[in-house]
Amino acid sequence: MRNRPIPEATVARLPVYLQALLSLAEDRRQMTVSSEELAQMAGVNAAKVRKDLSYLGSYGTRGVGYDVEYLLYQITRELGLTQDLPAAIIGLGNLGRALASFKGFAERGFKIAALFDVDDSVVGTDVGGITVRHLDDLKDIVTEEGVVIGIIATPPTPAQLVAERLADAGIKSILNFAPAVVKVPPDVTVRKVDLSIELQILSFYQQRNQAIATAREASRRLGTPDSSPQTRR
Amino acid sequence: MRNRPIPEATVARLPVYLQALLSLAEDRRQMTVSSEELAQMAGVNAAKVRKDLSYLGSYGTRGVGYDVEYLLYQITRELGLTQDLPAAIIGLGNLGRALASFKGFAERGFKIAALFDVDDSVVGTDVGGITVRHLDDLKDIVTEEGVVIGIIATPPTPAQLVAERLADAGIKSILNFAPAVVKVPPDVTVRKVDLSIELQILSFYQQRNQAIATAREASRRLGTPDSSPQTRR
DNA sequence: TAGATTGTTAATCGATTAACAATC
DNA sequence: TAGATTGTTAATCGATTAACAATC
Repeated sequence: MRNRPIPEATVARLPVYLQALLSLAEDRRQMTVSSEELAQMAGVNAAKVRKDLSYLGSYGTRGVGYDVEYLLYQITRELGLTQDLPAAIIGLGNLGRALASFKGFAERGFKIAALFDVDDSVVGTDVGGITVRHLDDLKDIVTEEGVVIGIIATPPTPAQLVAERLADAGIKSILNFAPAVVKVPPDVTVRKVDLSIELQILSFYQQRNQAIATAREASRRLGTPDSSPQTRR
Repeated sequence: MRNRPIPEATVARLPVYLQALLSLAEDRRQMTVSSEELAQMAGVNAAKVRKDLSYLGSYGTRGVGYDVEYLLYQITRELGLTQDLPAAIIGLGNLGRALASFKGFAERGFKIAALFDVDDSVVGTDVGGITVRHLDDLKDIVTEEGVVIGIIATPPTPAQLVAERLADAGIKSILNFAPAVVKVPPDVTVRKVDLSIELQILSFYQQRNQAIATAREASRRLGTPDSSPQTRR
């Protein structure tokens, strides 16, 4: 039953399963894992795990579970992590520098192949062993280095321009750290990572939780008026 | 029509509208904005904007649009950004330091109130003007400083322990940057930000786009076999 | 009044979940 | 064979979207 396109929600969870499987594979005791165990580790329910994995194929064994190594391989393959994807970072402020010197890329199927900025005091300098190039050279270097992923780490204003340059250079996958929405052609995929947005969403739930706790406290002091209306006499 | 709980998907978009409205408010030319304009800026469609905003109340004017300042205020209030929320960062490696020195918190309704680590060579040092405290002092300092948001910036292994300490200290909102799933009591909200996961999702779509492009190219060269099966003779 | 645009309805779509037959 | 666990079905739920009456 392959060839149904894998749902977006499933794709977003595959890396989480991968993370869990990697930690299982590390302590080589457990060769097999059930959907229930994997669900526990990934923080979802078992039905979801089975449904998600069924989109990849029938890689489990009834009565037994999933072979850890085999499933690991299948998810890795499905995610396209079997070769290192060359990525470029544009914008070398605090965040860009942090990303450029992040060692975890290689372990996860990525390699920083090029760095770009427009600031003359940054262009030509070395960051984490790579020379920063001028944004104007983007297209040439993307072609030379076979870059397929663009990471925007600029301030919000230039983000749109950078996205256009990336699209023009043939990049189809963009990770956008700039606090701005960028518009790209329909064949380009953009994922946005925005600290402010995450914090603001958290703030909303913080406020909601607070309100619930306050209401519960109030109803406790009044003797749960919802269920026993006689408290209001 | 208030008091329906606001859907999660809507909550996740409110900060994006906020971002757009802030940029409109800046150049004080446009006092009013239509759902269509706001949709353009936020990268969604107009129906979604109107539906989302309708959960907050009826703050628009038919035939006119939404008053920028007023809507800005209402979203800010809904997200609970009217007071600065005190946040604590746990783990002062590369990422923790980058977050601690990030100047954008204050502008966005947050304030870094405390920093924690367990490494003796880090505890006691000053990072961005705040003295790093030992994780064991978490509960006391959270109470003292009124911290309501915990930001986990540790390696994966200690992340679960830190989450438990945070929950124990009464924190109900956690932003998790560690590449690990943390389990918390049901009244605690966790949001996960994981660079590897984002990159891996991007890798999947990269691979899919590649496959589509290759297929298109092949069918172009063969004269679109799907629509004209006579190419296979 | 005519034109514009909201707020809401209802249809559609996609994701989640429980349940269970298949099968190791 | 009995017990365990997958893969899949079908019901349910939540999110998206088009359409349009309400109304500025």
